[in-house]
Amino acid sequence: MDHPVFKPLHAPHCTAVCSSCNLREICLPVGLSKEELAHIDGRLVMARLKVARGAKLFQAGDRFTAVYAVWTGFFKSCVSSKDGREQVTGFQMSGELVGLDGIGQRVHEIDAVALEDSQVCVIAYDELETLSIEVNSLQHQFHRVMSREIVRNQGVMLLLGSMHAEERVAAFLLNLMHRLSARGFSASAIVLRMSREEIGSYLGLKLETVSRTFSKFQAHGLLSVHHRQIQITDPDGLQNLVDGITAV
Amino acid sequence: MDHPVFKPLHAPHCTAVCSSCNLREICLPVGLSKEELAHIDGRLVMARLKVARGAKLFQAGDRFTAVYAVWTGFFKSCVSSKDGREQVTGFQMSGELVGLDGIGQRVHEIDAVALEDSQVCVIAYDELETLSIEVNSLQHQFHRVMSREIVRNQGVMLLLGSMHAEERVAAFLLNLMHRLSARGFSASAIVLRMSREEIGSYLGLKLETVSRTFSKFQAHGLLSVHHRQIQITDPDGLQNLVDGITAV
DNA sequence: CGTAGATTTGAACGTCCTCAAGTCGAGTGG
DNA sequence: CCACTCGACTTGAGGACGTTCAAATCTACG
Repeated sequence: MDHPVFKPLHAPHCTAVCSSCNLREICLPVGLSKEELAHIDGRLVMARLKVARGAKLFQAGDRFTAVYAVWTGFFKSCVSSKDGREQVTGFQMSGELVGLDGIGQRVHEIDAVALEDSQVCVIAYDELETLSIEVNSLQHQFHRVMSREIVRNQGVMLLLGSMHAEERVAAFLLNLMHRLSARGFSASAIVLRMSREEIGSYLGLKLETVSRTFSKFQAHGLLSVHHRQIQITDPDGLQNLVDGITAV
Repeated sequence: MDHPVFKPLHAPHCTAVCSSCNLREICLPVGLSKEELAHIDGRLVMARLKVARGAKLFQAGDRFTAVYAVWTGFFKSCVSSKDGREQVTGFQMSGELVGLDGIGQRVHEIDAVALEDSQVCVIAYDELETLSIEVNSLQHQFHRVMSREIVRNQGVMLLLGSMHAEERVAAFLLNLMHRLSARGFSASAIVLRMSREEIGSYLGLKLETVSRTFSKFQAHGLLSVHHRQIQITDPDGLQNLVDGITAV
C-alpha cells in the first residue's frame, strides 16, 4: 500500500493558494514577497486532503512523494522498531510540516496519524524542488524548516536524556502552550489532543507517570486538570521546574 | 566571540576539490555526475580547517555562516540547557555534516567539539544555496542529508524513550560498527573516540552504567573491552538484544 | 443507558543512579 | 628508567525514581 485513501477537498484543477491562506506567516512560505507568493500560488500546493481522526496520512514503508503542511487539525509522528516498540517523536499542529523523513530514502520512515479530523496541504516534493530553484527564498525557507526540525529533535533528546519526569511534563506543556499561543489560542487554556499514553510515549514515560505528574502539578497549584482540559495557572512555576530552579 | 581561531590548511586561493576526494561517495556530493563535480570544485568547499582535539569547531550562540563536512577525525555535538544540563546529540565521523542546526536561526544552537585532531571542509552556506540552484542534484543531495539527520535523530529518540540500558549500549555499538565499516574500517575492532561519560550522555545513561554494561557484555561473550578498544565478537547477539529477541 | 476505553490512584518492585572506593594507564619529571 | 600523579575506568552497596500490576472511577459514544 503506497497511499491511504483520501478524498481531495477540491477537484484537481482547483488548487490551493498560499497567498490568501491565514497561515502564510507561520507555514513554509514565511518571508516570501507578494510576487513570490503569486509565483507559487497553485503550484506549491497541488491539493488539500482530509484525514479523519485516527487515520494515517502515511506510514513507514509508504513511497514518499510529498510533504504535507497541516492546515487544520493535529497530528502525531511515530517511529517503531522491528520488535514493536513505538515512540511518538512529535506532535504537529497547523502550519507545521509533516513528511520530511521521507526525502532521504524516498520512502517514509515514520507514521503520521491524525489525532483529530484534519486537513493538510499536499506539497509534491518534485514540484517543491523545482520551485526552490525558481524562487530563491522558498529554498531558503525550506532549509530553515528542516533545520528547525533538527534543532527541535535535539531539544527532545536533551529532554529524554537528562530530565526527570516532572521536568519533562512541564517542558511539554510549556512547549504546547507557546505553539498554541503563536496561533492565537489562549496561552493558559489547553485542550490536549492526545492521550496520556501518547504523551508518555513522546516523553519516554508511562501513562501512569504522566497522570500522576499532572495530579501533582495540580496539587501544587501549577495548573488544573480536567480530563484533557488543562488550565495553566502558573507558567513561571512550570518554567522554573524545567530550568531546575525549583522542584515540586 | 563569533568564531574560534583556526589555521586554514591551505591559503584562501587554494581551495579543496570534491572530485578527487576519497569521500565523495559518502559525503555531500554523492550522486553528482563528473560534470557537476567539476562545476562545484573549488566553489563548494572554500577551505579546510584543522580542529585540535578538544577544541570547538563552533558553539551555541556563534553566528552561522557555514556547514562543515568532516574530512578526517571525529566530532561530538552537544546541546545544553540554561541550567547547565548537557546532552551529546551525536557523533560525527568522516563524510558527515556538522552545523545544520544553524540554518534556521542563522545562529548555532549546539556545540561541535573535536574528539581527536580533525580536519573539516568549510562549506559556506550562501555559496551552497547558490550552487544548489545551479546544480540540481546538489540541492537534492543536501535535502537528503538533512532528511537523514532528522530520521537519525528520531531513531535516537526511540532509543532514549523506550530502550533499556543494555539495548541502548548494544544499539550504539552496532551503529558505530556499521558506520566505520562503511568507511572501510574493520567491522569488529572498534577504537572508541569518546569517553564513557560522553557515551552515557548520548545514551541517557550515567558513565557507571555504560561501564557496567560493557563488562556484562564481555562476561556474556558478546565482545571484549580493553579501555577504549572494543572487539565485537558476537554482532548478531548484540542485534538480538536491540531487537528484544534475547536478554543478557 | 450500557459498554469500552481513558484516566486516576495505590502498592510493590526493579532498573538505574548516587556515592564511594579501588584499579588501571598515559604522561611527566626526577 | 622509574616513581608519581592525574584522569579515566571499574566495581560495589544502597537508595530513588519510575514502572508494573491492579483496581476503581470516569467519560464518551453508540
